[in-house]
Order: sequence, then structure tokens, then C-alpha cells
Amino acid sequence: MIADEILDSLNEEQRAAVLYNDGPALVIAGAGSGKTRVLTHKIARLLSEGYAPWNILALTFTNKAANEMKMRISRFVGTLAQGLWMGTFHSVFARILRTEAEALGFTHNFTIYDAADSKSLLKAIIKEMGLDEKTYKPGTVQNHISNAKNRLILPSAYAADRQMIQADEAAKMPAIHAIYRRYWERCKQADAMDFDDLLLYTWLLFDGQPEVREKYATQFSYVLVDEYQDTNFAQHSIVWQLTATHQHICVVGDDAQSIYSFRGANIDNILKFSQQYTGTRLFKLQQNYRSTQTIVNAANSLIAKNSEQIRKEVFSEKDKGEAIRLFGAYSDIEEGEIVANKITELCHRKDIPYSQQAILYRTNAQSRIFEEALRKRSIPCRIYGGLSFYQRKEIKDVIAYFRLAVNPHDEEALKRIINYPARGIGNTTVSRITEAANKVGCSLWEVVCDPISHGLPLNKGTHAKLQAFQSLINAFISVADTRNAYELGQDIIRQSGVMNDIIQDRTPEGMSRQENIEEFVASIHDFCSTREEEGNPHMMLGDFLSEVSLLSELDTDKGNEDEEKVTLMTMHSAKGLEFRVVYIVGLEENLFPSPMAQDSYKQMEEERRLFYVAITRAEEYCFLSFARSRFRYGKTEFSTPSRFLKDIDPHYITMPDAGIPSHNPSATINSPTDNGGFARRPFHSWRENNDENDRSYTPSWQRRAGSTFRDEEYADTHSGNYNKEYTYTSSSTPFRKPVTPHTVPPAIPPGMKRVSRTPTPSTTSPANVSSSEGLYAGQIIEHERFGIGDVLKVEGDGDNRKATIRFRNVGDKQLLLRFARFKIIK
DNA sequence: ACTAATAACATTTTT
DNA sequence: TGTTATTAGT
Repeated sequence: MIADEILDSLNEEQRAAVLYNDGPALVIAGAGSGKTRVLTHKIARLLSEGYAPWNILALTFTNKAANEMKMRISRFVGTLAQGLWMGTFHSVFARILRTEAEALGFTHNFTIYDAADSKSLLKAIIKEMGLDEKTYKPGTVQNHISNAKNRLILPSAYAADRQMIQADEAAKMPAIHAIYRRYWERCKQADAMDFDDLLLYTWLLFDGQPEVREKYATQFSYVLVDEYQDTNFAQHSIVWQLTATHQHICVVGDDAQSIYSFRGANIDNILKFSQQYTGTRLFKLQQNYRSTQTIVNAANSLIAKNSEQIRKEVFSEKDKGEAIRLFGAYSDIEEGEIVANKITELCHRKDIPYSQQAILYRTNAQSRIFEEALRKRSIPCRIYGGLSFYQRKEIKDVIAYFRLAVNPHDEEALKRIINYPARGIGNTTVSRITEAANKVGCSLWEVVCDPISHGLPLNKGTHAKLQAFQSLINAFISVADTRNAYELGQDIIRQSGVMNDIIQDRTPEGMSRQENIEEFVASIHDFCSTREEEGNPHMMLGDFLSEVSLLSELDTDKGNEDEEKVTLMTMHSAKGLEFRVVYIVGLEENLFPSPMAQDSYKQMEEERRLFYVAITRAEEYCFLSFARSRFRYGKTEFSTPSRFLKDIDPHYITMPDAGIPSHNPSATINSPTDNGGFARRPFHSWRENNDENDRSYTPSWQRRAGSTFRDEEYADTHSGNYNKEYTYTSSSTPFRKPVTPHTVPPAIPPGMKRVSRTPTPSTTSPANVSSSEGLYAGQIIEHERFGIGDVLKVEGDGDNRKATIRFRNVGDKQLLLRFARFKIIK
């Protein structure tokens, strides 16, 4: 029976949290305590109790989390899971806003500005207002506005708010409220919302139109929120708008893992949840199923140094495990070598694959050194946090055309491509257009369409060029709601001249740009065909855009998980992940904790929570390291070990030479008698490093002081010969596994059958048609993207014939056989 | 209007 | 040190 399946495999507290449905529930979930399990089982339970999927709203912060949960739920309830309102705050609210857009003065097709768009718009506004660009840095202004929006403060309220105005004046930026107002208007003019607007306008919608709020509050008769500690005031308020009446709400989070306050997250939302929702039942998940006792205890001892937290005692019943090991390196380069050696060693001796090892750092700039150390050993790695696929110039250019085709008022998109490829519309013309648009308060596009009546002083040539541009875009617009995303996308890339421009470039970079575009086209194809198979055959460019604008790097690479690569990422991005081995590097003052956190204890506590998050990613082994010198900003800086090292109970740490590192700036280095930043400590607090695996590591002070480190010293000791192929991936591919980028149109993988017409010119043979028409329940198929699955049911006729497939890895899916691509294997 | 040279700069960043 | 943005020069 389903009910048993849902409740089995849960511990007592988890089960209690899943079953409780008499009022608001707050689940404090310690690291690795099965938080997702509770959420998914609870949703499955609600469904099996008779809740309709569309009555359940489940909000997460990442698409990845949402997708994973959906998949896990569908293992219990099958295709029912597809009807759930489950997604990120931003994507769910964007969906609502598209439905209700007109009521807010937007259209269904509004653009979502990403951070770069809003920054560039702000920059333009600051320039237009004649403000000093040194004082008004776009990034800083953006932060101020973002903070205001996260606190639901509109431009008018901002201008009226004494405190904020005074704060701005004190910061020598008294015009921020004026910039905010203009920015607000310009976004509206462009039919665009930024990320913060997706929250703010949702709140405004519900606040200004009680009947709309009521509609959704009634529809969502149960609301669940993941990672509640990361919600900001806007998110918290919207959740309240939806749940204040029925209070059927369950939030899950861990105050100890709140690390996004700089993005507006307010830890008080979770700390004070019980006060807002009276009668809240509190559940504490305290058993950690992820890490060894040593790791859990070490993390506990660290977080205990923080003052503000919900008391809990996380424990593990796994093995005691190895002590956490600390390495002190002479330099950042040596730190890289040590870690790389350790990775090889664990791979060889403990048989821990690269994919189960991760290097975590505070800043992205630290990745380079590890990348190099790994490359020397031919250890494949995957670095997160570089330019994401969508941030590449060529992709952004193409997307800008797409955006204009869907919403020509999109100012940022227009400015981006009005002269790309070069068509002789220069900066002067653009600023004249902007000026004219500002004067009347219309969009740039409206001026482009009718330059004369807006009084543009243009010569014949420029006028003709504008005209040409306008009709180019108009041609795209006119077919934007008839041709599907893939077809139109391809047309745009060809007809806009972008592809031509890139083909001209015969340099390696140009070739790679071309490949990226091809890959991008393939991803549109994948997007369309996936939806088609699931029964939504008419995916337009707008649908594609609204999805990609809310995607991030981590969401897009599901297929990469089985790759044999070491993971390199910031501690922030590691949240929610786990690895058998974790290396936390750069534990130095002025790096971690970040120097920016020096001035407030709140920020310092957040840094400590970040360390807590990092440690608790580790299942079996956790290594810490610091370097005494580091090359930064072009010169060598000397640093002392991080203060956080003292926060971990020394009982759980093994030191490299002696004692707990002090953070004594005067401590010098590189002599055996000088313990180089290590203060003597009582001996019970540390253990001699007696691991036989450490032979290969020569403590740095035994080498000649000042000598440059040469990696040959390491080469012999670890002549590992694993996985010679070094792969470097700094970005991910949207929607599809990164295989060889295929040309346009994409080839169908051998053996995969397509039943009928798809956007790609058909290569279908009659034999394929008959083979899928004879599909029946009980067969096993292999799908191009979803993998192997059992056919549960086949129903319908002709074009509507569809099959329900239970995929081994992706859960249940309903596929329209007309579109589905798979082969029958049994 | 484009390229080349120089100056400024530099946490973290789920969306 | 590397990147990015602005500026000067053609």
C-alpha cells in the first residue's frame, strides 16, 4: 500500500512531521537529517489523502531542488506529481504573474531582466541623470534597490522613508530614491521585471486585489516551503498572504545553514515563525544520516560558538570515522599540491572516485590554483561558478533577439542588438532614441518604429537603417505566436545575421562560439521535444525564454552527475550537496572569514555558518587547509590561520605539526624551530599525525626556505595513472547532457525512434511508426533523455495516443507517442 | 565606429 | 594577477 511505503523508512520525528496536519508546522532540519525526505513524503502523503496536486504549493530556492523533489514524489504517486505547483519562488510567481499580468500593467509576455540587465539599465539611468558614476556605482545602487524591493518598499515609500533617505545621504548617495523611481518606470515601460520584481509584484497583486489573493489562497490549500531560513521579507510576506487564513503550512529549514543574508535572507523569518503562526508545532530532525560522528560533532562544536540559533543537538549513528585533518601549507600553490595529492591518494587507496571528492573555497578566485594542480596530475575536474552558459556573449546576443521577438519593448535586449551585427546604428543614434523615449515616457521600440513623430534628428541613411532593423524584428514578431520556439529560434539565428557574423570568425574562439550557438539551438530543440512528448506540443519562444531566464548553472547539468570529476565550487554553492570527501581550503584570516565580515558579529556568525555548511557536506573525510602566503591581486600576501579553526573542538582535529593554529600576525614561518603560526597548546588537544598515508607530504618548513616549490617532488610519490583524460568544464549545457555538440538540425541518436513529425525535418522511417504503435503495457523502453522505463499504460488513439512510463531514474512520465523518442528493448 | 591601450577593480550570489 | 571598463587614437 502506498501509505506504508510513504511512512516506512522514516524515523519517528520525520514521521511525526509528515503526518501532522492540524496546523502550521516548523521543521528544523539539521544538516543531513532527511529534510527533503520529509518534504517529499509529506507531499506524497497529502496526495494520497486526497489533496489534488494543484492544491499543493511547494516552494524551493533552486530549480534543482524542485525537480529532485518532483522526481522523488512521482516515485510514490506517479504522474499525479506533474500537477503539483512545485518550483522556485521565482518561477511559481512568474507563472502567476503571467496569468495576472494585465492587472498590474504588464503583458503576459513580460521579460525577466537578469542581474546584468538591471545593472546595465541602472548604469544608463545614472548616466542620463548626470550623476557621478564614481559615487553611484551601478552595483551598489542595485543592491540598495534590491534591498528595498525585498522589503516591499516601493519607490514612493522609499522617498518618504526618513531613515532610508538619511542613510543614503550619509553614504553620499542622496539620489538613490530618484534612481529607483526612474528604474521602476523604465522597467515598466519595457514590460520587464527583474528578479526582485517577481516577488514584489506578486505581493502587490495579492495586496491590492484581495479577490486574486483569495483565489490563490484557496487554490493552494497546503503550502510547503523549503530552506525557510533563506527567505527574505517579501517571500515571507507572500507566503503569509497565501496562508494566513487556513494556516495549512509546513516550512522546513535550518537556521544554522542561513548563509544568504547578503541576498536579503532574514534568519528571523524562521526564528520567529512560531510567533507569526500561533499554534505552530515544532519538529526537530536531529539525526544526521550523512556524516561520521566525528564530522557531525566537529560541526556542532563550531556552530555552538554562535549565539543566535534554535537549540538542537545533531547527532550521527554512523561510524566515528576519521579525524578531520588540517594541513598548513607554505603557499597557496603548495596548498593546491597537498590537496591534489590527497585526492589521488584517496582515489587509489580508499577507492573513492573523483566524483565523490570536492574542494570548497570561499572565493571563486581560489579555484585556479587547484585547477592547475589537478591538471598536472590529469585529474578531471568540474569548476562551478565560472561564466554560465547563458552569460556568454554569443548566447546573450541570440537571446536578446529572442526577447525582442517576444517583447519588442525590452529595452536592454534592444540596446544589445540594435547594432549587432553592425548595421551602422551607433551610440549617438541610440542615445537620441533613449532621450526621445524618456521625453514621452514610451519604450525605445516605439521610437524606433516612428522616429519622425518623436522628432528624431536623423539623416536619411540612419533612418533607412532603423527602418531595416525595425522590419527585421517585426518579421520575427509576426510569427512569434505561430512558429514554435525551435523553428523560430533557428530562423532568428540565421536571419538576424548573428550566425553569419560568427562564421566569419575563423579563430578558435570564433569556432567555440559557433559551437555554443549550435548547442544552444540543440537545447531549444530538447526543450520543445520534451514538452511535446509530455503533451504540450506548442512551445513558443516566450515559453522557452521564461524558463531559461530563471535557470542557473547547477540546475542544468543533471546528466553530469555520474562523471568522474572532482568538484570545485564555493562553499555557498555547495549547500545541499554531499560528498564522501570534502576539502575546505583557504582557512585564513582575511579570506575566510571574509574581511568584509570583520565589522559585525552578525556577519561573522554568518561566515561561521558558512563553515558549518561546508563541513557538513562531508560524509566520510573532511580536510581543512590554509596557506601562509597567497598570491592575491598581483602580490604575495601573508596570512595567519583562520580564527574558525579554534572554534572546532580540537578533539576532532588532527594537526600537521603541533597544536591549534593561533592567529598571531607576528608569527613567522619557514623554520622548524618556529612553529609558524601554530601556538603551543595542551597536548590532549591534538594528536600526532601518524597516518601512514602522509609519508608523501614533506612539511613545508623542511624544504629550503624561500625556495620555489617544484611539483616534481610530488610526481614520483604519486604516479597515479588514473583517468588520463583531463576534462575542464567551466560551464554547463542547458537541458541536455554535454555530448558532442550537434549541428543544426540535431541528429537523432542511433536507435532512437521518432514516431511522427517533430520540428526537425523528419528522418522517420515507416518501420519506427509501426513499432511504437504496437506499444503495450509491460514492455520496457529506453528513452533518449529519460532512460529506461516500464510501460505502465497505453491509452488514446491517433495523435492523442499516450503512454505512461515509469522511468527508473526520473519517475513517472506521460508521453505523447506522436512525439516520443525511444526504443523498445523488451 | 572600431581597435588598441590604459586605468581601475577585485566576496559570497539559490533567482 | 587577471579581468573589465573607459578612453584615446585612427
